[in-house]
Amino acid sequence: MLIASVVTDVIGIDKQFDYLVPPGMDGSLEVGCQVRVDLAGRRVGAWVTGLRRDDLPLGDDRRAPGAPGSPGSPGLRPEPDRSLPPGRSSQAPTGSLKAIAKMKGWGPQAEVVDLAGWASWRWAGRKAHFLAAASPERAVRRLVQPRLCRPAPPSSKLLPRTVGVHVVRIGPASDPTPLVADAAQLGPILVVVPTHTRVSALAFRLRRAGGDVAVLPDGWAQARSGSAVVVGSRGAAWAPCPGMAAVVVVDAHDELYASEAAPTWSAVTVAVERARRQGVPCYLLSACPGAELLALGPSWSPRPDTEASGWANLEVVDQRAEDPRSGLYSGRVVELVRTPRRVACVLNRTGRFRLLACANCGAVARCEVCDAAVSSPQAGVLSCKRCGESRPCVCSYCTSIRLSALRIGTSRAREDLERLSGRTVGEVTRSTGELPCADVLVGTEALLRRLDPAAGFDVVAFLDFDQELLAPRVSAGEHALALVSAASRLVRGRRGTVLVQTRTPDHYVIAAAAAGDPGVAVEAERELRRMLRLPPFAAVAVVSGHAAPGWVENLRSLKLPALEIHGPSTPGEDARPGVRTEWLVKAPEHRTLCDALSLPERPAGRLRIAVDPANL
DNA sequence: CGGACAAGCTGA
DNA sequence: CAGCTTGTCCGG
Repeated sequence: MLIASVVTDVIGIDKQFDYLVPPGMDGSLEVGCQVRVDLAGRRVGAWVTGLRRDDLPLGDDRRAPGAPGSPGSPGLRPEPDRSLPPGRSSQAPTGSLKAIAKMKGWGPQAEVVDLAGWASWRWAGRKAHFLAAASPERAVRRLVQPRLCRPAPPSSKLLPRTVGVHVVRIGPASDPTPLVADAAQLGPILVVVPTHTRVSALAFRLRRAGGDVAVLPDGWAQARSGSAVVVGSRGAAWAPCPGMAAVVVVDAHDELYASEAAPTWSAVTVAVERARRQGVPCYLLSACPGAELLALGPSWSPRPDTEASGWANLEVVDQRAEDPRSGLYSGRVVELVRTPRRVACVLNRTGRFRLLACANCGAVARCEVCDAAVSSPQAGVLSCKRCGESRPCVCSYCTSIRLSALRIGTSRAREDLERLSGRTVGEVTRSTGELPCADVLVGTEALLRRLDPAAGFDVVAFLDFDQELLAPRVSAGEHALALVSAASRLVRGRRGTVLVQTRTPDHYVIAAAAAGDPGVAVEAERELRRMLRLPPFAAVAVVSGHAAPGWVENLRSLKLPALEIHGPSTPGEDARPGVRTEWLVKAPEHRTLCDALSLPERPAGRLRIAVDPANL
């Protein structure tokens, strides 16, 4: 009699259950398959996480015979089963088992099911979260013909063939296609790319080179059946790739790889672990690898001679030397937008006015309900982003109606630039639908993601680069450098110009960008992280939510010597009163941290554990 | 998660 | 003590 262990897709039932496999199903059912089962009077979806004959002794025999696996290499933590309280068996008496109600379709490969178990430990999340990420959007009932035709190789070998993580430095304007094609010569490969637009672009080029490419999420069935290249955005780190021979992460420094919602898994970390378990090379491509990436493996450049030329010419405008009345638009910016060149201006603030002060008494305009600084999305109105309150544009202290803009947003910048340039200016933010057709654009960071190098822009100007450089986050410097890298890609390296307006022109990030050498910045970043004891020099988790106080108390009472627990703290002015109290848990490395996080008894209620949150 | 059931509260 | 709310437990 065949018995299947399953994990349900109901978040909140974080347990394994055993079911009988009905006789008609036992030929087709595999570990990873999606099924429906009856549980406590309702029918729920589930994944098969293990299969065994009931006459065999207990144990983990979920792996199909002969399937590739990780024979406990050094440093590998045996996969813990967080779904069960320690010491209690998952077995129910065989006689009382129900049968699986229905077969839904194909699911993740057995090794990805194991990987999901590891991820639930690594990010203190629930298995179902990760299994869902590894599953097709719609049920896949049957597989198709494998298509294993490799793309044509580049003229010379570009990547090292050795197993392990390789941080591959390439210029920001370099096309990753030849490197991906080179990796594909090893066998089927998994490729992760930050945005969907760039996924399509890469897939197009690989197909033109004769390769069979499955594009996630639509191509899940093709990927599961077998494809020479499986490519997709963040979620593709979980995609099926039978016979996987290498993993490639394009622009591995990109913040889009980190999931903001808990569990805060990172596609880069998943890719690295997946390659390690499979015993295949993992190539992390980046123009500006930061301290965390560089800690993952040796870094190296396939074309050191052309790396720097991928960075645009950097023009630094020292705002301290400008007429203060010129505001965000230095003489040089005005000059550039008046030429027929195509210019993209970046200002990372949406709306019209983001911070206003009374021209009469100097008071900053605040919300009368919750006291946060208010903005002015349209003329004559002040509105609060935090509580949604709006009121007319009048100073609450001296009733003056003259308010001056301390910080303007992209809407106002668009009007200003149109006036200064005499040309049509388009605005691009995250919520912009179709890209406006104009030779001068102003927008947030979304502008850099949305535009394609083929759009032919000559200049990218960062109107307030200090906002990026001096942002109150540990990764501010790395993020700022990544922005210059993205801008360099857009203007096609040395063929274009990136201009930054700043009051800190001696900042090491600017020096690194000017030299086209991210290494200049990395040492400073490493020192900062070492000093603050942050990743990669430590592992951290931020704990919050209704059940957090009790849970942290339980964690404290375990008195684990390697663990540091800070808090409770209520961060900054953004905190609504009484909400989002946080605790910070620190350990020397992830293994200690994640082991500790799985120990305390979980009180009822919401508990958010963010391991390695992106916005520290 | 959501149903079952037990324990606690209320009003007559 | 019926009728209701609130809390805890458990599912194969």
